[in-house]
Amino acid sequence: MIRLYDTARGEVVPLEPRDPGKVSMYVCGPTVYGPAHLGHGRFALVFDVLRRYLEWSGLEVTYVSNITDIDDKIIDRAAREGRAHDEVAREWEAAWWRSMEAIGVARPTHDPHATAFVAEMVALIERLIAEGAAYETDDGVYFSAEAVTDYGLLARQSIESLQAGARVEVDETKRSPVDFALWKKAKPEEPSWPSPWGPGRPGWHTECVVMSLGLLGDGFDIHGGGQDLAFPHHENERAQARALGHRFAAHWVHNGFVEVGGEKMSKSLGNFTDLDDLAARSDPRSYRLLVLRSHYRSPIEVNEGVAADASAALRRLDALARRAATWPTVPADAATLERFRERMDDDLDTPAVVDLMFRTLHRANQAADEGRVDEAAAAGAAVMEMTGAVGLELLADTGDVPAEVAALARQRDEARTARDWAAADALRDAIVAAGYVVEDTAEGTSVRPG
RNA sequence: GGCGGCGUGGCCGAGUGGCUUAGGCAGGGGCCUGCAAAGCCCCGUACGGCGGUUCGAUUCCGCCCGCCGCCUCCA
Repeated sequence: MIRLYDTARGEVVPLEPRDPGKVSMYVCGPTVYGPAHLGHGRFALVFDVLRRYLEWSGLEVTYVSNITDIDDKIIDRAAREGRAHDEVAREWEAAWWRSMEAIGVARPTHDPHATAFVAEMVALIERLIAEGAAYETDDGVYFSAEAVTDYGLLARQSIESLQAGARVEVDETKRSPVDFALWKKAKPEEPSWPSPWGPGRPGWHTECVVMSLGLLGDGFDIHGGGQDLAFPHHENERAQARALGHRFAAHWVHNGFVEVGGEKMSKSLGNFTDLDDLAARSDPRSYRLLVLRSHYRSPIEVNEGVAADASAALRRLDALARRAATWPTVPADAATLERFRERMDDDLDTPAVVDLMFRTLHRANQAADEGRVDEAAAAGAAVMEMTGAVGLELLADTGDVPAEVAALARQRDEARTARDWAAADALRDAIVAAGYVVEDTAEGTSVRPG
Protein backbone atom coordinates (compact mmCIF):
# COMPACT_ATOMS: atom_id res chain seq x y z
CA MET A 1 0.00 0.00 0.00
CA ILE A 2 1.13 3.51 -0.71
CA ARG A 3 2.87 5.52 2.00
CA LEU A 4 2.17 9.23 2.11
CA TYR A 5 3.32 12.14 4.22
CA ASP A 6 0.58 13.07 6.69
CA THR A 7 0.65 16.70 7.78
CA ALA A 8 -1.10 15.82 11.06
CA ARG A 9 1.50 13.24 12.07
CA GLY A 10 4.43 14.98 10.45
CA GLU A 11 5.80 11.85 8.81
CA VAL A 12 5.36 9.44 5.95
CA VAL A 13 2.94 6.74 7.00
CA PRO A 14 1.06 3.98 5.19
CA LEU A 15 -2.35 4.80 3.86
CA GLU A 16 -4.73 2.41 5.53
CA PRO A 17 -8.04 2.55 3.69
CA ARG A 18 -11.10 2.59 5.88
CA ASP A 19 -12.83 0.21 3.49
CA PRO A 20 -10.52 -2.43 2.01
CA GLY A 21 -10.00 -1.94 -1.70
CA LYS A 22 -11.48 1.54 -1.66
CA VAL A 23 -10.04 5.00 -1.13
CA SER A 24 -12.07 8.09 -0.31
CA MET A 25 -10.48 11.45 -1.10
CA TYR A 26 -11.65 14.98 -0.48
CA VAL A 27 -9.66 17.76 -2.12
CA CYS A 28 -10.52 21.39 -1.52
CA GLY A 29 -11.51 22.91 -4.82
CA PRO A 30 -11.60 26.47 -6.05
CA THR A 31 -13.56 29.51 -5.03
CA VAL A 32 -14.97 30.49 -8.39
CA TYR A 33 -14.44 34.21 -8.87
CA GLY A 34 -11.75 34.36 -11.54
CA PRO A 35 -9.50 32.38 -13.85
CA ALA A 36 -7.46 29.47 -12.53
CA HIS A 37 -3.73 30.07 -12.35
CA LEU A 38 -0.76 27.70 -12.37
CA GLY A 39 -1.05 27.15 -8.64
CA HIS A 40 -4.56 25.81 -8.98
CA GLY A 41 -3.33 23.74 -11.88
CA ARG A 42 -0.68 22.18 -9.72
CA PHE A 43 -2.95 21.06 -6.91
CA ALA A 44 -5.41 19.71 -9.45
CA LEU A 45 -2.65 17.78 -11.22
CA VAL A 46 -1.03 16.48 -8.04
CA PHE A 47 -4.25 15.00 -6.74
CA ASP A 48 -5.27 13.83 -10.20
CA VAL A 49 -1.99 11.92 -10.37
CA LEU A 50 -2.59 10.42 -6.92
CA ARG A 51 -6.11 9.45 -7.85
CA ARG A 52 -5.12 7.89 -11.17
CA TYR A 53 -2.27 5.99 -9.60
CA LEU A 54 -4.52 4.56 -6.89
CA GLU A 55 -7.00 3.52 -9.55
CA TRP A 56 -4.22 2.03 -11.64
CA SER A 57 -3.24 0.07 -8.53
CA GLY A 58 -6.67 -1.50 -8.55
CA LEU A 59 -8.31 0.58 -5.85
CA GLU A 60 -11.78 2.02 -6.20
CA VAL A 61 -11.41 5.75 -5.62
CA THR A 62 -14.18 8.14 -4.68
CA TYR A 63 -12.82 11.59 -5.39
CA VAL A 64 -14.72 14.57 -4.06
CA SER A 65 -13.70 18.12 -4.88
CA ASN A 66 -15.94 21.01 -4.01
CA ILE A 67 -16.84 24.26 -5.69
CA THR A 68 -17.04 27.22 -3.32
CA ASP A 69 -19.74 29.24 -4.99
CA ILE A 70 -20.50 31.71 -2.22
CA ASP A 71 -17.74 33.79 -0.71
CA ASP A 72 -16.78 37.41 -0.08
CA LYS A 73 -14.65 37.51 -3.21
CA ILE A 74 -17.51 36.39 -5.38
CA ILE A 75 -19.76 38.96 -3.76
CA ASP A 76 -17.15 41.67 -4.32
CA ARG A 77 -16.73 40.81 -7.96
CA ALA A 78 -20.48 40.68 -8.52
CA ALA A 79 -20.85 44.09 -6.89
CA ARG A 80 -18.07 45.56 -9.03
CA GLU A 81 -19.61 44.19 -12.18
CA GLY A 82 -23.17 44.95 -11.18
CA ARG A 83 -24.18 41.34 -11.56
CA ALA A 84 -25.75 38.65 -9.45
CA HIS A 85 -23.32 36.64 -7.32
CA ASP A 86 -24.63 33.32 -8.60
CA GLU A 87 -24.15 34.44 -12.18
CA VAL A 88 -20.51 35.30 -11.47
CA ALA A 89 -19.99 31.96 -9.75
CA ARG A 90 -21.54 30.02 -12.62
CA GLU A 91 -19.40 31.81 -15.18
CA TRP A 92 -16.13 31.10 -13.38
CA GLU A 93 -17.08 27.59 -12.48
CA ALA A 94 -17.59 26.84 -16.17
CA ALA A 95 -14.17 28.37 -16.84
CA TRP A 96 -12.68 26.16 -14.14
CA TRP A 97 -13.93 22.94 -15.69
CA ARG A 98 -12.74 24.05 -19.13
CA SER A 99 -9.26 24.66 -17.69
CA MET A 100 -9.28 21.29 -15.95
CA GLU A 101 -10.24 19.57 -19.16
CA ALA A 102 -7.46 21.41 -20.99
CA ILE A 103 -4.81 20.01 -18.65
CA GLY A 104 -6.34 16.56 -18.59
CA VAL A 105 -7.61 16.50 -15.02
CA ALA A 106 -10.32 13.90 -14.61
CA ARG A 107 -13.67 15.08 -13.36
CA PRO A 108 -14.24 14.33 -9.66
CA THR A 109 -16.66 11.59 -8.69
CA HIS A 110 -18.66 14.30 -6.89
CA ASP A 111 -18.33 18.09 -7.16
CA PRO A 112 -20.53 19.47 -4.37
CA HIS A 113 -21.41 23.15 -4.30
CA ALA A 114 -21.43 25.10 -1.05
CA THR A 115 -24.76 26.76 -1.79
CA ALA A 116 -26.43 23.36 -2.05
CA PHE A 117 -25.47 22.52 1.54
CA VAL A 118 -26.41 25.65 3.46
CA ALA A 119 -29.15 23.94 5.46
CA GLU A 120 -26.73 21.20 6.52
CA MET A 121 -24.18 23.83 7.49
CA VAL A 122 -26.74 25.64 9.63
CA ALA A 123 -27.55 22.37 11.34
CA LEU A 124 -23.87 21.72 12.02
CA ILE A 125 -23.40 25.20 13.47
CA GLU A 126 -26.40 24.68 15.73
CA ARG A 127 -24.82 21.50 17.04
CA LEU A 128 -21.54 23.31 17.66
CA ILE A 129 -23.37 25.96 19.67
CA ALA A 130 -25.16 23.26 21.62
CA GLU A 131 -21.81 21.65 22.38
CA GLY A 132 -20.50 24.96 23.66
CA ALA A 133 -17.92 25.12 20.87
CA ALA A 134 -19.44 28.13 19.13
CA TYR A 135 -21.03 31.40 20.13
CA GLU A 136 -23.12 34.12 18.51
CA THR A 137 -22.00 37.75 18.31
CA ASP A 138 -23.44 40.87 16.73
CA ASP A 139 -22.09 40.04 13.31
CA GLY A 140 -22.13 36.26 13.20
CA VAL A 141 -21.41 32.95 14.83
CA TYR A 142 -17.85 32.03 15.76
CA PHE A 143 -16.07 28.83 16.58
CA SER A 144 -14.11 28.82 19.80
CA ALA A 145 -10.72 27.32 19.03
CA GLU A 146 -10.23 26.47 22.68
CA ALA A 147 -12.97 23.88 22.33
CA VAL A 148 -10.50 21.57 20.62
CA THR A 149 -7.59 20.45 22.75
CA ASP A 150 -5.17 19.88 19.90
CA TYR A 151 -6.04 22.96 17.87
CA GLY A 152 -2.88 23.83 15.92
CA LEU A 153 -2.07 20.24 14.98
CA LEU A 154 -1.95 20.92 11.23
CA ALA A 155 -0.16 24.24 11.73
CA ARG A 156 2.23 22.31 13.97
CA GLN A 157 2.01 25.09 16.51
CA SER A 158 0.34 25.50 19.86
CA ILE A 159 -2.75 27.63 20.13
CA GLU A 160 -0.74 30.07 22.25
CA SER A 161 1.88 30.67 19.58
CA LEU A 162 -0.80 31.00 16.95
CA GLN A 163 -2.44 33.66 19.05
CA ALA A 164 0.83 35.42 19.68
CA GLY A 165 1.55 35.57 15.98
CA ALA A 166 -1.83 36.90 14.96
CA ARG A 167 -1.00 39.64 12.53
CA VAL A 168 -4.53 40.82 12.07
CA GLU A 169 -6.37 43.48 13.96
CA VAL A 170 -8.20 41.60 16.65
CA ASP A 171 -11.88 41.57 15.93
CA GLU A 172 -13.34 42.83 19.20
CA THR A 173 -16.41 40.66 18.85
CA LYS A 174 -14.33 37.50 18.89
CA ARG A 175 -13.32 36.03 22.21
CA SER A 176 -9.95 34.93 20.88
CA PRO A 177 -7.96 36.03 17.84
CA VAL A 178 -7.86 32.49 16.51
CA ASP A 179 -11.62 32.01 16.66
CA PHE A 180 -13.15 31.93 13.21
CA ALA A 181 -16.48 32.73 11.57
CA LEU A 182 -18.96 29.94 11.02
CA TRP A 183 -21.79 32.19 9.96
CA LYS A 184 -21.70 35.77 8.73
CA LYS A 185 -24.81 37.86 9.28
CA ALA A 186 -25.83 39.60 6.08
CA LYS A 187 -25.51 43.33 5.62
CA PRO A 188 -28.13 45.01 3.46
CA GLU A 189 -27.85 44.01 -0.22
CA GLU A 190 -25.74 40.96 0.54
CA PRO A 191 -26.91 37.53 -0.56
CA SER A 192 -28.31 35.53 2.32
CA TRP A 193 -29.87 32.32 3.50
CA PRO A 194 -32.19 32.00 6.50
CA SER A 195 -30.80 30.80 9.82
CA PRO A 196 -31.62 30.88 13.53
CA TRP A 197 -29.26 33.88 13.75
CA GLY A 198 -30.99 35.78 11.00
CA PRO A 199 -30.21 35.95 7.29
CA GLY A 200 -26.58 35.44 6.40
CA ARG A 201 -24.09 33.16 4.72
CA PRO A 202 -21.79 30.41 5.87
CA GLY A 203 -18.12 30.99 6.61
CA TRP A 204 -15.69 29.24 4.32
CA HIS A 205 -14.50 26.58 6.74
CA THR A 206 -17.83 24.87 7.35
CA GLU A 207 -18.76 23.75 3.85
CA CYS A 208 -15.95 21.24 3.52
CA VAL A 209 -16.84 19.64 6.85
CA VAL A 210 -20.43 19.11 5.83
CA MET A 211 -19.71 18.00 2.29
CA SER A 212 -16.82 15.67 3.05
CA LEU A 213 -18.60 13.93 5.91
CA GLY A 214 -21.85 13.90 3.97
CA LEU A 215 -20.43 12.36 0.81
CA LEU A 216 -17.63 10.22 2.18
CA GLY A 217 -18.64 9.51 5.78
CA ASP A 218 -16.53 9.90 8.90
CA GLY A 219 -12.95 8.70 8.89
CA PHE A 220 -12.54 9.13 5.15
CA ASP A 221 -9.06 8.39 3.89
CA ILE A 222 -7.45 11.49 2.41
CA HIS A 223 -8.05 15.19 2.76
CA GLY A 224 -5.93 17.24 0.44
CA GLY A 225 -5.18 20.70 -0.81
CA GLY A 226 -2.46 23.28 -1.26
CA GLN A 227 -0.04 23.88 1.58
CA ASP A 228 -1.62 27.23 2.31
CA LEU A 229 -4.84 25.46 3.22
CA ALA A 230 -3.28 23.45 6.04
CA PHE A 231 -3.71 26.46 8.26
CA PRO A 232 -6.16 27.93 8.86
CA HIS A 233 -8.65 26.27 6.50
CA HIS A 234 -8.02 22.62 7.21
CA GLU A 235 -7.21 23.27 10.85
CA ASN A 236 -10.59 24.94 11.18
CA GLU A 237 -12.42 22.19 9.36
CA ARG A 238 -10.84 19.65 11.59
CA ALA A 239 -11.66 21.66 14.71
CA GLN A 240 -15.36 21.67 13.87
CA ALA A 241 -15.44 17.97 13.14
CA ARG A 242 -13.46 17.09 16.25
CA ALA A 243 -15.66 19.25 18.45
CA LEU A 244 -18.56 17.08 17.36
CA GLY A 245 -16.69 13.88 18.06
CA HIS A 246 -15.80 12.94 14.49
CA ARG A 247 -12.51 11.38 13.57
CA PHE A 248 -12.72 13.29 10.28
CA ALA A 249 -9.89 12.79 7.77
CA ALA A 250 -7.43 9.97 8.45
CA HIS A 251 -4.66 11.40 6.31
CA TRP A 252 -3.81 15.00 5.41
CA VAL A 253 -1.92 15.63 2.18
CA HIS A 254 -0.68 19.06 1.11
CA ASN A 255 1.14 20.04 -2.04
CA GLY A 256 3.84 22.70 -2.37
CA PHE A 257 3.49 25.98 -4.19
CA VAL A 258 4.19 27.17 -7.66
CA GLU A 259 6.76 29.93 -7.49
CA VAL A 260 7.82 32.72 -9.77
CA GLY A 261 11.23 34.23 -9.17
CA GLY A 262 11.41 32.35 -5.89
CA GLU A 263 8.13 33.69 -4.59
CA LYS A 264 4.79 32.00 -4.17
CA MET A 265 2.47 32.53 -7.10
CA SER A 266 -0.77 33.98 -5.81
CA LYS A 267 -3.54 36.26 -6.83
CA SER A 268 -2.78 38.68 -4.04
CA LEU A 269 0.84 39.07 -5.19
CA GLY A 270 -0.33 39.52 -8.76
CA ASN A 271 2.48 37.34 -10.10
CA PHE A 272 0.27 34.64 -11.52
CA THR A 273 0.00 33.07 -14.93
CA ASP A 274 -3.43 31.88 -15.98
CA LEU A 275 -3.66 28.19 -16.63
CA ASP A 276 -5.44 28.87 -19.90
CA ASP A 277 -2.59 31.08 -21.11
CA LEU A 278 -0.11 28.29 -20.51
CA ALA A 279 -2.35 25.72 -22.15
CA ALA A 280 -2.75 27.97 -25.17
CA ARG A 281 0.97 28.69 -25.51
CA SER A 282 2.25 25.14 -25.16
CA ASP A 283 1.16 21.54 -25.12
CA PRO A 284 -0.79 21.37 -21.83
CA ARG A 285 0.64 17.92 -21.20
CA SER A 286 4.03 19.52 -20.63
CA TYR A 287 2.67 21.15 -17.46
CA ARG A 288 1.80 17.72 -16.09
CA LEU A 289 5.32 16.55 -16.86
CA LEU A 290 6.68 19.67 -15.21
CA VAL A 291 4.64 18.93 -12.09
CA LEU A 292 5.74 15.29 -12.10
CA ARG A 293 9.42 16.21 -12.30
CA SER A 294 9.37 17.69 -8.80
CA HIS A 295 8.19 16.05 -5.63
CA TYR A 296 4.64 17.16 -4.83
CA ARG A 297 5.66 18.72 -1.52
CA SER A 298 8.51 20.77 -2.98
CA PRO A 299 8.00 24.20 -4.46
CA ILE A 300 8.27 24.37 -8.23
CA GLU A 301 9.62 27.30 -10.15
CA VAL A 302 7.79 27.97 -13.37
CA ASN A 303 9.11 30.24 -16.09
CA GLU A 304 9.50 30.17 -19.86
CA GLY A 305 12.79 28.27 -19.73
CA VAL A 306 11.46 25.54 -17.49
CA ALA A 307 8.32 25.21 -19.60
CA ALA A 308 10.38 24.87 -22.79
CA ASP A 309 12.53 22.28 -21.05
CA ALA A 310 9.48 20.20 -20.19
CA SER A 311 8.11 20.55 -23.73
CA ALA A 312 11.34 19.24 -25.19
CA ALA A 313 11.30 16.29 -22.81
CA LEU A 314 7.69 15.55 -23.74
CA ARG A 315 8.64 15.48 -27.43
CA ARG A 316 11.05 12.65 -26.71
CA LEU A 317 8.32 10.67 -25.00
CA ASP A 318 6.00 11.21 -27.95
CA ALA A 319 8.79 10.18 -30.31
CA LEU A 320 9.08 6.92 -28.42
CA ALA A 321 5.32 6.39 -28.61
CA ARG A 322 5.44 6.81 -32.40
CA ARG A 323 8.33 4.41 -32.67
CA ALA A 324 6.70 1.92 -30.32
CA ALA A 325 3.62 1.84 -32.53
CA THR A 326 5.67 -0.16 -35.04
CA TRP A 327 6.75 -2.74 -32.48
CA PRO A 328 4.93 -5.96 -31.64
CA THR A 329 2.37 -5.93 -28.86
CA VAL A 330 3.93 -7.55 -25.82
CA PRO A 331 3.34 -7.24 -22.07
CA ALA A 332 5.10 -4.32 -20.39
CA ASP A 333 8.38 -5.16 -18.72
CA ALA A 334 7.32 -6.40 -15.29
CA ALA A 335 10.47 -5.44 -13.41
CA THR A 336 10.13 -1.85 -14.59
CA LEU A 337 6.52 -1.67 -13.48
CA GLU A 338 7.53 -3.07 -10.12
CA ARG A 339 10.10 -0.28 -9.79
CA PHE A 340 7.43 2.19 -10.78
CA ARG A 341 5.11 0.89 -8.09
CA GLU A 342 7.84 1.07 -5.45
CA ARG A 343 8.65 4.65 -6.31
CA MET A 344 5.05 5.80 -6.42
CA ASP A 345 4.24 4.00 -3.18
CA ASP A 346 7.07 5.91 -1.51
CA ASP A 347 5.19 9.15 -0.92
CA LEU A 348 4.46 9.62 -4.61
CA ASP A 349 8.09 9.87 -5.72
CA THR A 350 7.31 11.12 -9.21
CA PRO A 351 10.80 12.60 -9.81
CA ALA A 352 12.18 9.07 -9.52
CA VAL A 353 9.39 7.89 -11.79
CA VAL A 354 10.32 10.43 -14.46
CA ASP A 355 13.88 9.21 -14.12
CA LEU A 356 12.65 5.65 -14.60
CA MET A 357 10.57 6.65 -17.61
CA PHE A 358 13.53 8.16 -19.41
CA ARG A 359 15.88 5.34 -18.53
CA THR A 360 13.32 2.90 -19.84
CA LEU A 361 12.79 5.02 -22.94
CA HIS A 362 16.49 4.91 -23.56
CA ARG A 363 16.56 1.17 -23.07
CA ALA A 364 13.74 0.74 -25.57
CA ASN A 365 15.44 2.86 -28.23
CA GLN A 366 18.75 1.15 -27.71
CA ALA A 367 17.24 -2.32 -27.96
CA ALA A 368 15.39 -1.32 -31.10
CA ASP A 369 18.56 0.10 -32.67
CA GLU A 370 20.30 -3.17 -31.96
CA GLY A 371 17.49 -5.24 -33.38
CA ARG A 372 16.17 -6.67 -30.13
CA VAL A 373 12.61 -5.88 -30.99
CA ASP A 374 10.85 -7.83 -28.26
CA GLU A 375 12.97 -6.20 -25.58
CA ALA A 376 12.32 -2.81 -27.11
CA ALA A 377 8.61 -3.53 -27.24
CA ALA A 378 8.48 -4.61 -23.58
CA ALA A 379 10.37 -1.51 -22.46
CA GLY A 380 8.28 0.72 -24.71
CA ALA A 381 5.10 -0.79 -23.34
CA ALA A 382 6.36 -0.12 -19.80
CA VAL A 383 6.91 3.55 -20.63
CA MET A 384 3.39 3.80 -22.04
CA GLU A 385 1.97 2.01 -19.01
CA MET A 386 3.74 4.32 -16.57
CA THR A 387 2.87 7.53 -18.35
CA GLY A 388 -0.72 6.38 -18.67
CA ALA A 389 -0.90 5.55 -14.96
CA VAL A 390 -0.04 9.14 -14.06
CA GLY A 391 -2.33 10.65 -16.66
CA LEU A 392 0.26 11.56 -19.26
CA GLU A 393 -1.13 10.38 -22.58
CA LEU A 394 1.54 10.05 -25.24
CA LEU A 395 0.68 10.75 -28.84
CA ALA A 396 1.58 7.86 -31.09
CA ASP A 397 -0.34 9.05 -34.11
CA THR A 398 1.18 11.62 -36.41
CA GLY A 399 -1.77 13.96 -36.31
CA ASP A 400 -3.75 15.36 -39.19
CA VAL A 401 -1.85 16.48 -42.21
CA PRO A 402 -3.66 18.37 -44.99
CA ALA A 403 -3.79 16.76 -48.43
CA GLU A 404 -1.61 19.44 -50.01
CA VAL A 405 1.15 18.85 -47.44
CA ALA A 406 0.88 15.09 -47.94
CA ALA A 407 1.20 15.73 -51.68
CA LEU A 408 4.44 17.65 -51.09
CA ALA A 409 5.74 14.68 -49.10
CA ARG A 410 4.94 12.31 -51.99
CA GLN A 411 6.67 14.63 -54.46
CA ARG A 412 9.69 14.67 -52.15
CA ASP A 413 9.79 10.88 -52.16
CA GLU A 414 9.76 10.93 -55.95
CA ALA A 415 12.56 13.48 -56.03
CA ARG A 416 14.58 11.39 -53.59
CA THR A 417 14.04 8.26 -55.63
CA ALA A 418 15.34 10.22 -58.62
CA ARG A 419 18.24 11.39 -56.43
CA ASP A 420 17.28 14.99 -57.19
CA TRP A 421 18.48 16.29 -53.81
CA ALA A 422 17.94 19.97 -54.64
CA ALA A 423 14.28 19.36 -55.42
CA ALA A 424 13.90 17.08 -52.37
CA ASP A 425 15.38 19.72 -50.06
CA ALA A 426 13.20 22.46 -51.53
CA LEU A 427 10.11 20.34 -50.92
CA ARG A 428 11.22 19.65 -47.36
CA ASP A 429 11.70 23.38 -46.78
CA ALA A 430 8.20 23.98 -48.08
CA ILE A 431 6.71 21.41 -45.71
CA VAL A 432 8.65 22.80 -42.75
CA ALA A 433 7.58 26.33 -43.67
CA ALA A 434 3.98 25.10 -43.50
CA GLY A 435 4.63 24.17 -39.87
CA TYR A 436 5.37 20.46 -40.07
CA VAL A 437 8.20 18.22 -38.96
CA VAL A 438 9.81 16.06 -41.63
CA GLU A 439 11.51 12.78 -40.85
CA ASP A 440 12.73 10.13 -43.25
CA THR A 441 11.67 6.59 -42.52
CA ALA A 442 11.97 3.27 -44.29
CA GLU A 443 8.50 3.92 -45.66
CA GLY A 444 9.45 7.34 -47.02
CA THR A 445 8.86 10.91 -45.86
CA SER A 446 7.00 11.11 -42.57
CA VAL A 447 5.20 14.36 -41.84
CA ARG A 448 3.53 15.48 -38.64
CA PRO A 449 2.44 18.78 -37.11
CA GLY A 450 5.37 20.60 -35.47
C1' G B 1 8.56 37.20 17.32
C1' G B 2 6.76 31.71 16.75
C1' C B 3 6.71 27.34 13.50
C1' G B 4 8.50 24.96 9.04
C1' G B 5 11.44 24.44 4.64
C1' C B 6 15.37 25.44 1.19
C1' G B 7 20.56 26.73 -0.84
C1' U B 8 23.50 20.65 -5.86
C1' G B 9 27.23 21.11 -12.27
C1' G B 10 25.08 26.43 -18.00
C1' C B 11 19.57 25.83 -16.53
C1' C B 12 15.74 22.60 -14.09
C1' G B 13 15.90 18.87 -10.51
C1' A B 14 16.64 13.94 -7.52
C1' G B 15 19.77 11.60 -4.12
C1' U B 16 23.52 9.47 -0.96
C1' G B 17 28.51 8.72 4.82
C1' G B 18 32.94 5.96 0.70
C1' C B 19 30.60 1.73 -4.05
C1' U B 20 28.71 2.31 -11.17
C1' U B 21 28.42 9.77 -7.24
C1' A B 22 19.98 10.24 -11.00
C1' G B 23 17.11 12.06 -14.89
C1' G B 24 15.64 16.11 -18.19
C1' C B 25 16.98 20.51 -21.06
C1' A B 26 20.92 23.13 -23.28
C1' G B 27 26.10 22.37 -25.27
C1' G B 28 30.53 19.74 -27.67
C1' G B 29 32.46 15.35 -30.49
C1' G B 30 31.20 10.82 -33.18
C1' C B 31 27.82 6.99 -35.70
C1' C B 32 23.64 6.71 -38.91
C1' U B 33 21.59 9.91 -43.12
C1' G B 34 22.35 12.25 -50.09
C1' C B 35 21.89 16.41 -46.32
C1' A B 36 18.78 16.65 -42.16
C1' A B 37 15.40 14.92 -38.35
C1' A B 38 14.67 10.93 -34.96
C1' G B 39 17.72 7.35 -32.55
C1' C B 40 22.50 5.46 -30.74
C1' C B 41 27.77 6.14 -28.60
C1' C B 42 31.24 9.44 -25.92
C1' C B 43 32.09 14.08 -23.00
C1' G B 44 30.61 17.85 -17.68
C1' U B 45 33.61 15.71 -11.74
C1' A B 46 28.52 19.96 -8.71
C1' C B 47 26.88 19.99 -3.82
C1' G B 48 26.22 28.35 0.18
C1' G B 49 30.38 29.64 4.10
C1' C B 50 33.20 28.31 8.63
C1' G B 51 34.14 24.76 12.24
C1' G B 52 33.26 19.77 14.41
C1' U B 53 32.33 14.20 14.51
C1' U B 54 34.64 10.36 11.26
C1' C B 55 39.72 6.48 8.37
C1' G B 56 36.43 9.32 5.01
C1' A B 57 30.95 14.39 4.52
C1' U B 58 27.72 17.13 -0.53
C1' U B 59 25.27 13.61 2.85
C1' C B 60 25.62 13.74 10.44
C1' C B 61 26.23 17.97 14.37
C1' G B 62 26.97 23.32 15.54
C1' C B 63 27.35 28.26 14.03
C1' C B 64 26.99 31.87 10.14
C1' C B 65 25.19 33.92 5.46
C1' G B 66 21.30 34.04 1.90
C1' C B 67 16.32 32.77 0.30
C1' C B 68 11.24 31.16 0.87
C1' G B 69 6.56 29.64 3.17
C1' C B 70 2.76 29.61 7.18
C1' C B 71 1.06 32.39 11.54
C1' U B 72 -4.40 37.08 7.10
C1' C B 73 -7.89 35.98 1.92
C1' C B 74 -5.00 32.34 -0.85
C1' A B 75 -4.24 25.90 -4.30
